[in-house]
Amino acid sequence: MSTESPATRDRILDTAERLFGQQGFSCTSLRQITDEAGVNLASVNYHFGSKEELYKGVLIRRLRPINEERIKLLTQAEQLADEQPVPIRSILETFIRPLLRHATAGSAGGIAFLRLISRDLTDPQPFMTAEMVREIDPLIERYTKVLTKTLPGIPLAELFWRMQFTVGGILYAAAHQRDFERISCGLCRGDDLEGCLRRLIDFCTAGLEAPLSDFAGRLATQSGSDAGPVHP
Amino acid sequence: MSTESPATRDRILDTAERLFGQQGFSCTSLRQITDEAGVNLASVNYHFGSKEELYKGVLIRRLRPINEERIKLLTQAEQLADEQPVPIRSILETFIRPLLRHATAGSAGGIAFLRLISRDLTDPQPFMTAEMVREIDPLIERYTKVLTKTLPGIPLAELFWRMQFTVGGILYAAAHQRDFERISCGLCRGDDLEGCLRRLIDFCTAGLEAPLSDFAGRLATQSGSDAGPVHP
DNA sequence: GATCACTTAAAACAAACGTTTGAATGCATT
DNA sequence: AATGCATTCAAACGTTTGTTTTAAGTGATC
Repeated sequence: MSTESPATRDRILDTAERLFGQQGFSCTSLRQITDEAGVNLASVNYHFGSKEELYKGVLIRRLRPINEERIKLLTQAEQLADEQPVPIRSILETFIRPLLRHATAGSAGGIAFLRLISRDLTDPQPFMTAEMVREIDPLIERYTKVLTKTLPGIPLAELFWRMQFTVGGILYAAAHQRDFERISCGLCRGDDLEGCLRRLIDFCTAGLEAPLSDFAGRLATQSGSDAGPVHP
Repeated sequence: MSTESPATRDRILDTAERLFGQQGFSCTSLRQITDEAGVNLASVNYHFGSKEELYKGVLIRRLRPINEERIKLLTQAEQLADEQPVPIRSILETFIRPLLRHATAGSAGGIAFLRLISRDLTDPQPFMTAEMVREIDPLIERYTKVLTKTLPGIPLAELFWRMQFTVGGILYAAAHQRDFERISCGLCRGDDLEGCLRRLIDFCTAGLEAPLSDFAGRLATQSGSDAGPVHP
């Protein structure tokens, strides 16, 4: 059983990943996928059952190894820290690097996957959320715990917010990396993975360990330009 | 001319905003919009010409006043600073507050609009990008200039990246504000606009003015836990 | 009261969608 | 050579989609 005819199945997965990433789930038709993959229309339903199951397959195929590597790296970092708090930079790197690495390695659909995962988290497909929560919830728990230890001064609620901002920045950057080149008039290279990683870590580290502001009415009106720490 | 029968047109706009925000452009059918709005199906094409034009109308209706207010507040902040650099916190507030304010004021579709704009920037509709670029490009230019003056130590390319991270964090937070309550087990309130604004500003301020890291090979391998500034 | 522009109404249009069907194909095992 | 099984294929299914058409209604102006 399952000797060797994954050619069709894999071609479908690769093509679907690319097209779902470029156009989204509902804007991509099975006919377009099968045409570009060079396979028969019915083979999707044969191998995956439905379009939605195909979508799940595409997402899980990449997401699971990414999250497994995150946990692995985080565990390593904790062991290396030896009961001491793990530096934020290390925590962030265990979170971001597997995403960027897996997504850009392997078949050409990698960069498309970044858009896909970004899209699905920004705008979840109803039939996907259950699967997604099951995949991500353990991660949230682990990262919350290790971050709490590293940032004991930040209240938990505050930390949750900042983790969300972090994820938002990461996803947006990952999905639009290629576009930055146009927006910045060539200043930002679209394929500079290490550069993107470093900048994300710089930015999010500062954001996560930012001092709590005393917000005594400063934001109450639209004046909002008095006080506040200014860079030197 | 144009005496008073905006009832149908406006009901379409409001309902479309809500449904586009909840389900996205392609998952929302005209029939669903017209049914829930209590108007005839053909009236959409009569008033707007096509589904795509309706979408543009929904987006522009909110986005234009938001961006006008951003420019207005930014100009005020510059005048108040009087040739001095405008504090980052003020810059950020001129950018974020109009979005959150307009989006949650007025008709109930406000919160849906946040999801809508977030979705369209994360995952642009092809027919919309031209309109969007025209709407946003002047903003990028203005904010780039004022940020460059406030953060002279940050290279322009670095600044572009950080602006993207900022936008990503803002959009993600705006779109998921309501979900945070569930994720954080009630710790984060979904309707706390001022709180969200303050936290966003705290986070992004720190990120924007973060010191440049010396990245001498630190990120080359997956070890990645040596060196790096740790919080005190 | 007739004329006009504007708006709504119901019905039909062709096109595209995801899915299903049943026959044809290839290939290992009997 | 014949059987059994997994896979591929072309064709068709019933819906739903955005859009168009044609007719009916509405209210101000002459």
